[in-house]
Amino acid sequence: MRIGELHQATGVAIETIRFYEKEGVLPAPARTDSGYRIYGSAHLERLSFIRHCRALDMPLADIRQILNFVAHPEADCGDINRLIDEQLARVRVRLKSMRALEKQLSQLRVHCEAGTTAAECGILHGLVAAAHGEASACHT
Amino acid sequence: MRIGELHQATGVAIETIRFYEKEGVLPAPARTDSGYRIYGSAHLERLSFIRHCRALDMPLADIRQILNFVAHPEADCGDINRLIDEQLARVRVRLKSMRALEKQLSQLRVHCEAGTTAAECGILHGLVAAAHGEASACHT
DNA sequence: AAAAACCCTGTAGTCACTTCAGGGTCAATA
DNA sequence: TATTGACCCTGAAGTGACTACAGGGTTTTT
Repeated sequence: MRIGELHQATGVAIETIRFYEKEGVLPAPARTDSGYRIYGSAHLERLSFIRHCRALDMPLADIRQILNFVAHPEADCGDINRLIDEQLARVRVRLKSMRALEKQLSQLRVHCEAGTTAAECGILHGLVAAAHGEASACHT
Repeated sequence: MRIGELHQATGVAIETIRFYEKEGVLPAPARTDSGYRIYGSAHLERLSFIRHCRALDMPLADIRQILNFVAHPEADCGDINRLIDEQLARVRVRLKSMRALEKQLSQLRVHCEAGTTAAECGILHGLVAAAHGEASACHT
């Protein structure tokens, strides 16, 4: 399978596939005489794995570490444990602030259903007020 | 107020304050004879505003645009409206995927309470299995 | 007077890509 | 057969929003 087909099969951009190879998370595949990369099903699986981890927002460094564990099955599981815990903690923090964020934004949004010019825009007033509790137009 | 005091007052790192000036979102302040930046209350307000927008995860480019609206209050409010809507849409998408993510991670976590070596680690098995499931039904 | 704390500029590094410049290769068509 | 167009290659640079560092000068405190 050539790189374009791997892209079709996974939805991962061609440049990203090459980037993963350069970064050492996807093994370098065989090449044709003309230098085209030729991938097998193992590459497809590995790439799916990487993308799944990335979808969990894991840094590539962590993914590299996990792949090391996969390659050395005698290693202690506790380190993977710790990695996942850290990731989970990160996600929960971001989830919390993102919920607050959505609330604020939708509140702002309500302020500007009928506004016409920026001077009377409820969103602007809302933003400025939230920033400092005062609604005054400043200059660049 | 010198840059260190502005940092104390806002919690924004000194390098970040200088960075905002370079990026044109925070106006260049006056200088002492020796070249130290001297800020006034308008700068503090503006910086708070920027940080509030950044807390809403707005790109600096959008913030620059909003600041333009603030400087030109006769402009149409619809554009700000659109900016906020876009931001809200972005946040909602990320919020949704992040909720799914938290669920997956905590499920993975359960698998590895008693595991000892990577070979029998439930987390690894879970990750690999999840990647398999996505290999066919992929979307980035 | 000297140490400590503060400030300056400019550059480079981070992360996970994305884009670009400048090519070479391959299958199908005119 | 020539050539178009789709595909592929490398290496370098750009993105966003900072963060860190090197190598200085200034102000405050002891």
